[in-house]
Amino acid sequence: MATASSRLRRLVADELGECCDADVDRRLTELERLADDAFADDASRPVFAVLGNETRYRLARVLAVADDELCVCELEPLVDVSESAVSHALSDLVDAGLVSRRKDGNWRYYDSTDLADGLFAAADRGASEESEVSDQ
Amino acid sequence: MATASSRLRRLVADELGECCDADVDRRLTELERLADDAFADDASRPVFAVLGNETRYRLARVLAVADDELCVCELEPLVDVSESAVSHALSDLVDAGLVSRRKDGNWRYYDSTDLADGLFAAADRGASEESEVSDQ
DNA sequence: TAGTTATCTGAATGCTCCTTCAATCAGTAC
DNA sequence: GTACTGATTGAAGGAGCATTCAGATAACTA
Repeated sequence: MATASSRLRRLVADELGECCDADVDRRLTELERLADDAFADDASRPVFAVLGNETRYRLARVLAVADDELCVCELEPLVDVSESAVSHALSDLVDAGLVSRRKDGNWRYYDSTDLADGLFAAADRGASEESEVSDQ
Repeated sequence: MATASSRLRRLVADELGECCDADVDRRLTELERLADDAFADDASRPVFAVLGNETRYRLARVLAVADDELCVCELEPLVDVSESAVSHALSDLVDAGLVSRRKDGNWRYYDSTDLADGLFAAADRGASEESEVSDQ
């Protein structure tokens, strides 16, 4: 079997025509720096994971579309899971910074944050661009 | 136990001071329209789910940070999973429209799409705003 | 042709995590 | 105080998914 490093050496040789150890080392250094930059903040991955679940995604979407904040009892009929599941989902959304919570007596009001709005906008923008391409 | 509708009725009564059936019906109609708008395109949820996995997230991040396309053998050493897992992950990213694939002989080059770039930008923007708030 | 290379695909297992049930927590009304 | 309310929390079972191994594929080389 070919090791990862031997494969990288052949790749560099292919791209440069020929290659010496220094060329391979340089490429390796570039890749390490790249990884450092990319993994500098692993903090945003949980945000994506939270929105990957259908219940949480739907709740976040509704809150993003709504003009104002919504109560739990208004959100519950919009998703087909138990009251407890809704509460769990909303807590996860709050923890991820995608939703804000406000208490008023026995009622809890939730609203979407700028982070959620921005992510949905980016996702929708990407989706529309994709359909434009496929329409051509 | 309280039904969802009875709770909604009490909420409307609380907010309006008093309430009749028409008020509750109106609120219900608003909520249904809201749900229709929010769930119009469920297409972007898989995108978030794909980025929720650490291996796929890292690969997508590296490709987004890199100036140009990268080969599989360059990506493999950056994540701590098998060669097969990298291939699976890259396929999932391509299917989700987050990454593009180009064949050149035996080499496959991957690059991030505008969709991925936009999502990461939105996530990073949200994260920086959050830190600003907490810094105050 | 046969052999190698880089990468992909499919099946299976192990693990994560989503949902539910039950109990509990804060508020409110009496 | 007790009896309600809306909502949350914790534990547990089950469904789904990520990884791995094994084998396959397409392209290059001798």
